[in-house]
Amino acid sequence: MKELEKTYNPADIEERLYQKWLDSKYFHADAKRGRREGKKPFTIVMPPPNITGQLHMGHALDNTMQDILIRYKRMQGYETLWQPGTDHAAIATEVKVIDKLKSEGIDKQALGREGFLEKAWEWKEEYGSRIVKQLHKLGSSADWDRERFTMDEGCSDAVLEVFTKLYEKGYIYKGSRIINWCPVCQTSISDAEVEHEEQNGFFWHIKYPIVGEENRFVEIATTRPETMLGDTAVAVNPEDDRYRDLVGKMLKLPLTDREIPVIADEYVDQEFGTGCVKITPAHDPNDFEVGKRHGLEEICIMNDDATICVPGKYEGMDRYEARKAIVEDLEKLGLLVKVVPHSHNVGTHDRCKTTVEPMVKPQWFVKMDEMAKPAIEALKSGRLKFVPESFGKTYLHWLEGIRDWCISRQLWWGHRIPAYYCEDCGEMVVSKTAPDVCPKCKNSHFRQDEDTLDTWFSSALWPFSTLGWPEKTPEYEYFYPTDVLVTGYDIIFFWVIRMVFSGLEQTGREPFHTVLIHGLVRDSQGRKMSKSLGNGIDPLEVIDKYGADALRMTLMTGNAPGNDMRFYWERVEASRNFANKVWNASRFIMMNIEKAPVTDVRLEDLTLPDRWILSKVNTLARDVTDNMDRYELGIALQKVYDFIWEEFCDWYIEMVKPRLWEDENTTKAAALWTLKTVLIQSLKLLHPYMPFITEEIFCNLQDKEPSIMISEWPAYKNEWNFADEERAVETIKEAVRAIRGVRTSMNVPPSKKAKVYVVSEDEGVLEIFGNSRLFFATLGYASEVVLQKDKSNIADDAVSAVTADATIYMPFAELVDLDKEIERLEKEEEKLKKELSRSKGMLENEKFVSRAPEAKIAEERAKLEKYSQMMSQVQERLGQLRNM
RNA sequence: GGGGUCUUAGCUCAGCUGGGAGAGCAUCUGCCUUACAAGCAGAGGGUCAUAGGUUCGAGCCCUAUAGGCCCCACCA
Repeated sequence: MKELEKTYNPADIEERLYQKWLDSKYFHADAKRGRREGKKPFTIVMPPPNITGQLHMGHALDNTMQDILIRYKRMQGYETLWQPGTDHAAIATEVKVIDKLKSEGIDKQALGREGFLEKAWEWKEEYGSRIVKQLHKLGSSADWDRERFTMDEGCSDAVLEVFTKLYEKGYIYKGSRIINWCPVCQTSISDAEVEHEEQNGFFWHIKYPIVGEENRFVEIATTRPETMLGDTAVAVNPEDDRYRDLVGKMLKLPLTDREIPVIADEYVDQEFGTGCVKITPAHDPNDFEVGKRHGLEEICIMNDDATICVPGKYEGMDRYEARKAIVEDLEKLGLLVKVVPHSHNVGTHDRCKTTVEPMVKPQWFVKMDEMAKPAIEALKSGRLKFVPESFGKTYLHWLEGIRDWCISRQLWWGHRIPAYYCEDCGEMVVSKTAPDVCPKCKNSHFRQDEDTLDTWFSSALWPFSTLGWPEKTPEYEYFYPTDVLVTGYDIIFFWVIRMVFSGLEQTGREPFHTVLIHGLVRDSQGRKMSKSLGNGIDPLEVIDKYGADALRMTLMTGNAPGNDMRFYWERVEASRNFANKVWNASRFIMMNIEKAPVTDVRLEDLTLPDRWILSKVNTLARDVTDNMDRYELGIALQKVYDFIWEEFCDWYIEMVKPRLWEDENTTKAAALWTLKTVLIQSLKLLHPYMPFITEEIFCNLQDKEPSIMISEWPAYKNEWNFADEERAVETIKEAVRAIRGVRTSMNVPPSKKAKVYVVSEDEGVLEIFGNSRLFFATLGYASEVVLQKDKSNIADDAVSAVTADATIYMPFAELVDLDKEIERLEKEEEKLKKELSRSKGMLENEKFVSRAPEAKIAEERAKLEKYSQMMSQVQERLGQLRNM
């Protein structure tokens, strides 16, 4: 055993202990070992951080929660696998690499696909492990030996397997559909990547002349006038009497030489706008549908960078430039009726905030309707559940309205789509590798599809691709399905849902049974931490200043599933203070053990407070385990905190001190044994939250076990249940609190000891005080403790305190302030009056007595009796004082 | 437009299946008591948003209202 420093210094131990854990392979999960030893598996897959990422508070929270669950289960004897890895993050990385190249004066296109990918891999090698190293600092006990990458060989194989299977099944198809196009990133994006944001814009009312009718027009209203270049019809509602005669007529499309028909379609809302809608099938999702119904032509009016491609005046203009020019021209022609301010929702790309342009392009899609069904069923049947449950509704709502998933991206960094086109006849073949000959024309020249897959396509497979699927590896067989998925509510749509339907489709099983959702870590003002605001707090800075344990504790205290939290440095300090408290309590215990080594003690040899605290820590273990099993991690931590600080430090250690001071005390051995035992139990319960400090103390405290992280989780022991002793110590504590209260209110300093009389007619109560004399005297600042059945021999002017079981008297040498004493007792009387009337009220309520459960009524009767007794004591004492 | 969620002590938040309102920080009063002043002992502070309802009993369940936040959505 080694002497501990006076204050806890996390920097001294964290790195050393983490290295020890790594060297000892404690994080390593082994399917064979698990099988051989008959252990149950417990698996969590880590949401793979982007290789572009740096550790932020969100990661810190997410990974702390996972680490807590993993460490807990590991101690419970499960073969635990925390599967780590990183995500290639297609577009995010591609953008970073392009930027880096740009700074070196290199152009992506000039470099070419192969050259670019080489640079991207270099980038990955250089920065990809940065965030992993940062996760080490947190204390994450993930199985780093199994670290994976979404673009490594295995994961890429899984992608090919899934893509080809889904294609054969008809669940993946290529088609020209209207998709969301980002003109800046120059790629398609999925619906989930579009953020709607309310923007203030205008409603331009424009007249389209009716062909063959002089001075007759149709007035339409639009928020995007530039799209008129692609109009192929104007639609009205078939029920709209105003325009019934127009249907079938032709309109002259201004600024062009085209004529377009007026059609009738129910999509049009008569109440909205003018009731006439210009239809641009190539640039609006609704119009696209209308166009399909009416066989309208789709005229694409924009290039990939959102400049106009229609030949003529506007060609080459940016979409907003064109808008301005077109409005001006319409006005000149007298066709602009009015401009009305109008706020509407605009879709933007979540990554670059560019306004998305709907475009018709050939893209690859995953057909969702069939695959959504089992995913919905998984939740409804209870095989999949969210914590908190309310997020299940979000999940269902999204799945029930799901549309096909656009998975192709016009990027280079990612999994390239395994579709091959015959150079001669154009035949398309989908296959894991390039085909040898064309099945149609027997030629052998192919080019592969240029597009890559949405980054979420590969992360959707993460729970099984990392375990070796599609091979039936021992890891896959043993660890899959995984158990809990821990993530923020912000990626339920992107990731959780896609993992569920992919898992069900590919493996026939839900990839996990529970999704534990956490909220966002915000700044102290409740704002989202962001780079642009510069209000982010770097977790590494917190670790440097206060230690990983303090950071972890800060993130977990008072944290309820799904709720956002705010970050305060004050809270980190509070956590650090707790760590220091644990450290010093341990130091105290170790100092005493040093002087007199701990020997084995029989439970019969334990004294009252020993049994009390043992019983308390026993119940604590049960409660904490219950809370952990229900994912109530914040509550579990609160209970451990309260126990250690209040019960163990403030009460038990104080109770035990006098026994340790007396060399000849026969119960010293019992005290030392209890101190050590309860400390070890507490450390174990705390370990998942604060792994470093608990390990350091554990290893200094004993030398039988090499590490707390592989020690056994405290289970409830029947032989440690001492209900009578718990009640007895509560009696003493109440008396001590009463004495302290009275002394404070009378301004008696602790240094001034007093003789304490305990008066009770109950012999059992007197016996409890008799057994507790030693520590009761210390805690109650008593020079002497006298027990008696009545108040004979007690000075009339003694100060008194009434508790449920006894009345305490303290004669002070000086005259006490009589009025103050009366005032204090009157306050007490008032309190009791309230309690009595509440209790009486309930018991006099016939309905309560007849309908409430028996136990509740008995409980209330006992209270009534207790308060009545206290009341009579208080009143008796008051009468006495008033007569003086 | 639909859905979700929140409103609890000065501040930030807990509160499990309904059974006498909790923590941290802040405030006030004493204490350097041989583990810890990053500490110890006390104290003050809440009509649990509002109005109804269910119940013997509601912070918790139901309905409505007000306000805040979030998500989804194709009204041009």
